Amino acid sequence: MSRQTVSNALVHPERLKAPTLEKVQSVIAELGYRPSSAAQSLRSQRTGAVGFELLAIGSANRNEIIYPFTVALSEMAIGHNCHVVTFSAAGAQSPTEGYEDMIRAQVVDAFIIADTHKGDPRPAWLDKAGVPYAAFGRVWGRPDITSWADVDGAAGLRDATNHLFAVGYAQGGYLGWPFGSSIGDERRRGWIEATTASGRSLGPEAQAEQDLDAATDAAYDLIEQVGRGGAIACASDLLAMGVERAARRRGWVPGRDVGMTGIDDSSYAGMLKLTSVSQPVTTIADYLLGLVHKRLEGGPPPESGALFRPALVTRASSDPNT
Amino acid sequence: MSRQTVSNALVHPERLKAPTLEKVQSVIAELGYRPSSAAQSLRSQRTGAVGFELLAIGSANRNEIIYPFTVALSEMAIGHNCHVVTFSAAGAQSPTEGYEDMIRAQVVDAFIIADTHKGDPRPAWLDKAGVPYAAFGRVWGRPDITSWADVDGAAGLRDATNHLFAVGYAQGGYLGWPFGSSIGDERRRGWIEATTASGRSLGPEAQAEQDLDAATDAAYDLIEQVGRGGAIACASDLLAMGVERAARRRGWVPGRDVGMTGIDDSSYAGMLKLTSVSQPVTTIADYLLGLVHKRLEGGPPPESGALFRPALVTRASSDPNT
DNA sequence: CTGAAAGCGCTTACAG
DNA sequence: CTGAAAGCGCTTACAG
Repeated sequence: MSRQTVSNALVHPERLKAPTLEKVQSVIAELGYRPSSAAQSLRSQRTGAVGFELLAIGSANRNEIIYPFTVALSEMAIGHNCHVVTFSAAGAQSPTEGYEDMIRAQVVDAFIIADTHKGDPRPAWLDKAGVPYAAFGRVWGRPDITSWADVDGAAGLRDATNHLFAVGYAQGGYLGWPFGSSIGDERRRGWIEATTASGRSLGPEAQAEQDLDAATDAAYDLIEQVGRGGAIACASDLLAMGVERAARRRGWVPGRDVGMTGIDDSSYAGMLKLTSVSQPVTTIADYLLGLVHKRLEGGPPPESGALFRPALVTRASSDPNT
Repeated sequence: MSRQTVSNALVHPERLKAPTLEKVQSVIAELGYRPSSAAQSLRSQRTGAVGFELLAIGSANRNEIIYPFTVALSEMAIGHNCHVVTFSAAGAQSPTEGYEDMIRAQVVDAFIIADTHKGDPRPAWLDKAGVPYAAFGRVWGRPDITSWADVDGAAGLRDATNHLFAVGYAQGGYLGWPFGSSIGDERRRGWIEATTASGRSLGPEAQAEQDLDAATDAAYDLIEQVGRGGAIACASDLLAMGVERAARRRGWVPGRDVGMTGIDDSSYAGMLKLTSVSQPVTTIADYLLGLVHKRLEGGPPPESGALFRPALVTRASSDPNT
């Protein structure tokens, strides 16, 4: 069996006749042969690795999403014939230092970036360096960049609000963040759309920062306004936790006396039996890896960014019969 | 400047005279040259990568630790001249399938493993395959394996208990898990040791499963036993959260009327202002990477496993003046 | 289908 | 210090 034939069996199986191919494949399976990735990398000038920066700092809220996303990337990598290299440039001079290092040492071919924000220097640096990348989260302030995927927060709130009406709550209020945050405003829009589409008038609403005491205080008054038998859709799990605490403080049973929903399906949402909306991290990871793969093959960028619909996870906090 | 000299400058700088070395280094810095890791891997038969399996499933409790640990590994990798490849063998036939794949494709030289448990097939498989590894967490049931590091839970509870006494709580009770869990028993031992060493008698204690309602119910009676001005050291943040809820249910202010401490410094500990004990993930990641590095160099395994002391993070829940 | 060759970029041993 | 060579394990182009 020539070296050429084995290589063809792996790379261009269509060049071999069926019986030869099968013979080669069975021997490969028997010996457990796998081509050396180092040699393949050297030959192809591709590493087959995608870099993903993990930041040490970060709000609890953010980490609740980034960890599942990291797992999702690692899971989906196999299907894209690549693996994920995580890195963290603690104490770096510039936000792109870690990226420069990875590229120069040719450890990765491309990056998935997260936590994009206004004025983020990474997209521009990566573009200039000619390194493919795709972002988890919109690339704010750069409408020309379309290689991103994000969660459809409006759809999440629509689903949560519709669910609250469907299980029989009389009125649906809203606890959100102060106006002006893009993500917060989008989620609130979902609540408005679902309420309006159901033919109801908007319930009472309030705003609180992403802080438990502030949320609890705001919710204490708000749940009195919706009254027993009403429900509150929230812009985050933390705000929903505030509603839960406010209910307890009034002696109301969450779910039975007042319903509530959060967003992100964080660890404490499960602990508190809060209905929430689970971010479609696996779908997003798969999509983003597909994007960088296409860019590596020289394909064009997508027409536009992609929004993915999260999935409702119902728990006792939105069950009037609790 | 010969290829040989440049290579020597990087690998054996002591072979060059100072002026030559400096000249080479300045040119390297100017061009931003970094040796291709693919070529180095092929040559050395080492990839310079350490694999780390991320599991999709897992309790919220566990994920609160594994994510910071993953970040710590990525941060510490630079110092060990390696990088971290995360993988996840979702839908694998056996728990070692992902490991086999990574080794056969020669993507990594070694592994860091977490979530070791009794009957875990991974250590035996890795030993048989001759692949170096080190574990975050004791390798239960295999006292012969010493390549592990873990958190000293007894020290954590000692520190928490001593702190509660130091800030002036009259009595220190304990809320733990049902007896028989190794980690739980170790943490309880820390509470007993600190209490005894302070010359006090043990305060009241209770047990609850790692479930919020169970913890809240158990804590409701327990805090009445310690009384106002007392405090409860807990085996986990979730149990401490139960104490916090029980205090609120009684109309007591956490910190002022009853103190409480948790373990792990999870996201919700910060949200609820719970004093907790932060796992030394960075120290552990650094130690474990050092271990696998030594094994790769052919060094002997350590004499014994290593326990690292966690760090107390004080917040309002253990402040009588709140 | 086989077989011999070339080259990806390193590191090392060796002769000068 | 230089320079020429070898080899790590692949993939590909090419002659047979």
